[in-house]
Amino acid sequence: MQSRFRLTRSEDFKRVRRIGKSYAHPLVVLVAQASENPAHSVRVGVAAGKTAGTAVHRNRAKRLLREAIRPYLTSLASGWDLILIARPGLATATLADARSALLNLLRRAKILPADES
RNA sequence: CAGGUUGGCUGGGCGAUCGCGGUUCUGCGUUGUCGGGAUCGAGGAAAGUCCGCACUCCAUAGAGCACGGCGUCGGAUAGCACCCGGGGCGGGGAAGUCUCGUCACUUCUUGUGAUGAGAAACACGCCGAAAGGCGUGAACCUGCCGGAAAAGGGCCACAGAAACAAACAGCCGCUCCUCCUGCUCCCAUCUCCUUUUAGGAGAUGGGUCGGGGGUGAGGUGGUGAUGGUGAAAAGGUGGUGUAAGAGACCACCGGCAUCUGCCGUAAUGCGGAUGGCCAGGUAACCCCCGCCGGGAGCAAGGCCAAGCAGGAGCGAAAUCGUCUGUGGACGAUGGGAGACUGCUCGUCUCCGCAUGUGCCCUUCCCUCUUGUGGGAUGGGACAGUUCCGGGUAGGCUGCACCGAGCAGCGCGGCGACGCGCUGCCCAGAGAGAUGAUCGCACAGGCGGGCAACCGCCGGACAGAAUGCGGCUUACAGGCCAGCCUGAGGG
RNA sequence: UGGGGCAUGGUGCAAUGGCAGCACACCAGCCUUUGGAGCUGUGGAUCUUGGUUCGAAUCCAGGUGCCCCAG
Repeated sequence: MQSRFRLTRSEDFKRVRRIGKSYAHPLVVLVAQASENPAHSVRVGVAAGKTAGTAVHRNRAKRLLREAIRPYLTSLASGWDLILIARPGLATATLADARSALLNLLRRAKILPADES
C-alpha cells in the first residue's frame, strides 16, 4: 500500500475510532469517517488487537487486509478515513474470504458502489 | 542387524506475475504524494526476561554493620549462579506382569481409570535345607555440592518410655521391713534304744539369735537399647566378659580424627600407622565463615521546533587569638552540610562546595583633585542552582554501526575456546516493511488398490525494534555421528 | 524496558512444614398450600512440572496465566 493511502497519525486514529461509524463482520470490523479534507484521497489504517492472537497471527491478519483492499484503493470514493480491525478468525482465513468480507462491509458503508465488483 | 541413548546440523526448494520497506544510481518541455534500474530484506529460538556485559546519564575520598547474591576442583571468557572438563554424594536406567473382587466412565467389549487381595517376578555373586535375605549392576540422563551439622539456636506432627538429654518401665547388686520355707540351736511332750545318778536317736509343737533361699514393698547404686513405635532409636556380625550389662575387651567389616606414602595442577582417589567410639536428621530453617555487590535504564541520553504559569529555598564566607606587607595566612573552639540505598562511626572535606575580589539602596567612618575611591553595617535584585508545579507526545540523533562482526580453510586444545590466513560489509521500521496467486518437483498424512499407481489434504514452533554472550521454554519432519547392550557372519 | 505482587471448591477469603477450613452459592431433605426465609446434611479445590524434606498449599528452581506501578 502506497503511503498516500495510509492512515498513520495517532490523532487520526483516535478521531476515527471516536466519532466514526462502524460496520461489523465475523472476520473484520470497518470504522469509517469522512475526512477533514474532502479532496484528500481515501486513507486506510489496519489494526489487530491481542484478541487476534500472537504476533504472527496479528501480522498475517493485517497483511491479508492490506492485500484485500489494495485493488480498490483508486476506485473508492475520496475523502474517507477507514480503519480495519482484525477479528480472531482472520489469521486462518484465505485471501478470498477476507476480500468478500471487505466488499460486503464497503457496500454497506456505501463507500464502494454496489455495481462494482 | 535389532534395541536403548546422546550430540550436532537443517528448519521446505525452484520458477513466473502482482505488491511492500531500506540503501544507492538515474530520467524529465511536466520536479511530482512522479517514473525506471540495481541490490539487500526475520530466527534457532527473533519468545520468556532468569543472569552477565557493552553503551548512556546521575552520584562518588573511607571503614564497619545491615541487606542482597554466590559458595566442590581446575579451565575458558571482555564478563557471567547456569559454559567446558574433572571429583564426590544421591535418583533414574532397573524389574514393567498376571488373576480375582469393588467402583466410575464407556465406543457395549471386557476397553480405560481408580482401589483392594492373591500369585509370579531382570542379570550376576554370596548366605541358606527351603522360604527367603544381602550386595553389585553398562552406556547415558538427571539433581545437589562451604561450615564432613564436633560454635549456638529452632524444628522433628502422629505413634512411641524416650526425638538427643535425661527420665520412666525393665534387669542386677547392696541395705531395711514384712511374710513364707527349710537348716543349726533352745524348750516342752511322746516313742524307741542303751553302756542306765544319765546319754543318744526319732516324731510333733513352739521360740527366736545367726546364716541360706524365695515373694512383696521401700531406699540406694549400677546398667544402657530390653521397651517394636517411627522416616529416624546412638556403629554391624560373632565371641570374651560381667551381679547385670555395655566397644569394657577381642576378631572381621564400616565410618571419623591426626600423622603420613603414591598418582594427580587441584578437588579427590588408592594405601599405611596411631587414636578412639564421643558425633541422629534438617543450613533449598535461622545462623557461622569466605568472596562479590553504587543507582537508573535507548521511553537511557543529546539537539531543534512548538507550547505553558509560575512558585519556594539557597544565593555566601561563624567566633576568638597570633602574625602581617592590611591583600591575607595560621591555630583553637562551637555549629552546620556532605561522604551516595538502611544504620553507625573514629576520621576526613568544606564553610560553600558550581557561581560575582560583580550590581542597586540605607546608615556610619576615612580619604579628598567636593567628582570619587576604600572600609564597616543592614536590606534587595539579577545570573546560577535545587525542589515543587505547569506544558509538549512533533522532527533529527542515539540507530543500523569495522564490530567481544559474519563465512570458509588450516593449526592448537578431550572440550568450552583460542590463534592465523582469505573473503565479505550483511535487515532495520515508528500504526510498525517479507504477503498473495499459479506452476513444477521433493518430504508427510488419509482413502482406494495385491502391486505399479490414482485422488484428496497440506507444511512444526513461531515475527527483529539499541546491540552482544549464556540460560530457560516451544518445535513437524529430515540428515549425520558417537556410546552401550544383544544376536549373526568374516 | 524496568520493578512489585498474586494464583486454594462456582465466588470471596483463611491455614507455625504435620488431618486443607470459613462464609455465600449449588444439590438433597425438613418446614410451608406454594415460593422466599429458616433448619439439617452431602459433594466439590491447593495453577503446572521437578527438587529439598520422614512429610510441601507453605521452602527452592523452571514454566503458565493474571494484576499493579514507573518513565
